[in-house]
Amino acid sequence: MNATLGFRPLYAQVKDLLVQRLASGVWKPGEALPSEFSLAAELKVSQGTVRKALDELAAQNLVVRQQGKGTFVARHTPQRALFHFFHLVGDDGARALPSHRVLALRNARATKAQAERLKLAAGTPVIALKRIRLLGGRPAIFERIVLPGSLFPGLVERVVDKLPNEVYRFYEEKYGVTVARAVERLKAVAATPEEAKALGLRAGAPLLEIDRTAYGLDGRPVELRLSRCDTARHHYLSEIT
Amino acid sequence: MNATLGFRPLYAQVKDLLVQRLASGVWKPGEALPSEFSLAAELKVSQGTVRKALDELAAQNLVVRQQGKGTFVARHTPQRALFHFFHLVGDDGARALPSHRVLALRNARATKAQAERLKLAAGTPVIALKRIRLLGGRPAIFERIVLPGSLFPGLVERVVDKLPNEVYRFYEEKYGVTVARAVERLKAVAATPEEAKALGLRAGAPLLEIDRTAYGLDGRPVELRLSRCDTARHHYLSEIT
DNA sequence: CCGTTTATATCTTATATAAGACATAAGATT
DNA sequence: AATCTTATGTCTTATATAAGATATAAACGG
Repeated sequence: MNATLGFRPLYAQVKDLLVQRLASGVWKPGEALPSEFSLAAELKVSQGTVRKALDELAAQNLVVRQQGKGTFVARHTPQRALFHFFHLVGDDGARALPSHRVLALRNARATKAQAERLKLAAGTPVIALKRIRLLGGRPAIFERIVLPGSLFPGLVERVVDKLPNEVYRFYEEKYGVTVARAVERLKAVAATPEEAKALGLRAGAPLLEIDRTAYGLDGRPVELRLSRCDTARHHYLSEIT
Repeated sequence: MNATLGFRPLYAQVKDLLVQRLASGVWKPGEALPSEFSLAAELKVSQGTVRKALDELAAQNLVVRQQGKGTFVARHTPQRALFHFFHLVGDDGARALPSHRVLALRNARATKAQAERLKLAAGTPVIALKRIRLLGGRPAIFERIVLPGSLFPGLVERVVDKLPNEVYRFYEEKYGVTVARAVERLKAVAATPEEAKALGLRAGAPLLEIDRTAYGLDGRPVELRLSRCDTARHHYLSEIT
């Protein structure tokens, strides 16, 4: 009967609505959502339908569920950063978040390529960060980050040079920008003289380049990140299931 | 009441049983499983419980479900190989499975490191394959594969040198070995003279090394694979959700 | 009387079951 | 041969019960 192309099952509609609310900040990271029953009552569907929607959100790591306590908006905890968004692991299997040293943080304007990837007009204000990340005290990653200026107003002036190490948590707490998903493109490249010097390598040494585009809850790109990694003592871990 | 530590919910027990049957080859790749109702009747649980187990198996890509048709054991189709187990993508976004040229295929004995990763005793018979893979007609990957001899009896003698390109489908169809999961460790390395020559590069050129361990349905390692990739025109795609 | 412990009520999500809707394919009917 | 019917799958939704978490109040010991 429903020949409408736009038809979606009830639970999917509920899920869409919840994602929309998450994206618009109705519930903030760490907060509890209303219970299954109250959501069901509000949306005039059964509790089981709400549950199926919530289960899918939990599978996508947008919410965290805990029996007896409630359903909570997922936060960028160190744990999550480590296991979900940071794939560089020591060759002995040890995982640790790197510390960092900021080289530059300034306002700039999007290049054509950057604008295209961030879905902005060329020349739009952006924020550019250049930093070195250290693993086990050793410089291991040379990293360049580009953010849309509109999403992070006054960031450069605000942080001066005390930018925290875990920037995703910073985005979330200070600007309400939640990184929900990312795509990484990996290549092997030769270190430039600048990178080689910063990482204590010879120019031309092989580096692992990770070119990441991160997306927010609403699906729009919120960060570009180019990481050039010394993989002498570490590797990028990818699990295929 | 169930203070037994080993307690698992009913649907999880059903799932375990089904995985066990899949691993033991009760249902072969491509075949249909019994319907939800008949499984429920056999196992003395409700259809919904069977469904939850099957849904999780589908989420793990072990089975494929199709409304109105049935539930089928997942197969290593070219599509699956391409989107699931082959992460090298053209810089323009084009995906294509490489062709290959076999350099060597022979019986050998496991080194200590290989034996450890394959959970074998050192010196156990293994099969070693060396090949070049071509993307868009160009040599792009230099690859070494090691297999436990016990799982692939007579492979070297059998295939002579007509080994098919998609080896996972070959493992599955000829030896009943299904690759269900894999772990990849990526590094940037410098090309050895042998690799450089084979790939048409200068020695020392940066290559992306993919060190894969593949696991079967029963969770035991079934393949080691070291791929050294020229990423001048391609990249490794990793999606973080 | 005060502080600690122990029930208990009530909230939450997790699990199990069932019924109707929808999709597909094959056989019967025209 | 084309259409309709029916059998048999999974999908969707709903409901009931179990189990975990927590706050409150009663019971208890000092």
